[in-house]
Amino acid sequence: MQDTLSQAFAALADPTRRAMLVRLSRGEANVSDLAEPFLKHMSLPAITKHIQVLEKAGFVTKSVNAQYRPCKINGEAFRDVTDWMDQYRVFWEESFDRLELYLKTVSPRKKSGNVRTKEKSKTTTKANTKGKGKRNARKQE
Amino acid sequence: MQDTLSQAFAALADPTRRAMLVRLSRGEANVSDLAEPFLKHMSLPAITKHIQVLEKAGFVTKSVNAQYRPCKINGEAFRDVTDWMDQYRVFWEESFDRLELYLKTVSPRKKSGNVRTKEKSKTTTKANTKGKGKRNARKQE
DNA sequence: CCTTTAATTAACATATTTGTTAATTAACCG
DNA sequence: CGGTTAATTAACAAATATGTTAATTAAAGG
Repeated sequence: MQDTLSQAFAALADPTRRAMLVRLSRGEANVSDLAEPFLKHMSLPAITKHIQVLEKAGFVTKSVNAQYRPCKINGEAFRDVTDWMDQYRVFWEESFDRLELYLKTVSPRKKSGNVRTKEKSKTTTKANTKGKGKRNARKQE
Repeated sequence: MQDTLSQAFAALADPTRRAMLVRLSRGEANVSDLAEPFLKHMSLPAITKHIQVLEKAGFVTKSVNAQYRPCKINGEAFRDVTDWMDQYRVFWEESFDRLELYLKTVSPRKKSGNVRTKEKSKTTTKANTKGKGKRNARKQE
């Protein structure tokens, strides 16, 4: 694993680390705070390693406060990943739009004639994300 | 690696596989088409395995056409990943807003008094994403 | 000072990933 | 039919990831 993006995705490919990020998104936390939910299942050194993976991927920064190591989420790091993902947004929105189109043929409401241009797909995108967004319940860990 | 999301992230944590998805986002392709850019660096069985990883993660579907195996990108699969990422969007947009705020203090244009409420951050968010979006050039592979 | 608390490092075991080469399957085509 | 093309499977090697326990560092604090 060399490139930044691969490192980022790899860091996210672990439920423990993702849970840590969820925790950190609610505020700073020491290593032991982050460890707490997992100590029944794994050792502290394992936790340390997970945090190090997140650090190397840039998602987390760690500082020093006496014997504590407060960890903070680093928003910047998510941007590269999100930007990469964004180029595929059109694909799953496309399939959603197809469903939407189909539903219109079943119970029509307005005129349909929406043949899906690059323009249209881009602009509907945001509306879907915010508006109908979270269409199907997901645990979101 | 068991859970779907981990499988998805892990699948994306490899530049070869990401390049394949980029290729597939431009249209269907046989295994040998997908292999072509990499055959100098790796063997065909390696390619097959990469595609299998993408398949198991749901990003790609493969069908049968004579001795060919046309591969297609599956937009749906990106939704889970994007949805998960979305909960962190606010973090990198927040840091962007902070920069924006700072820039205003350097060369003021309007009144500033914007102390960053959850509300404000949400609404500026989309504008940033689309408007100033792709602020810094990125290779986007 | 000595013990406790917080966290890391070292050394190691095991599992998974990623790649290789050789063999195999299966359809096409002359 | 027999050879070629497309792709996969098998068997294996090496690298990386993930976890363990034991030892270590370092600050806090009675």
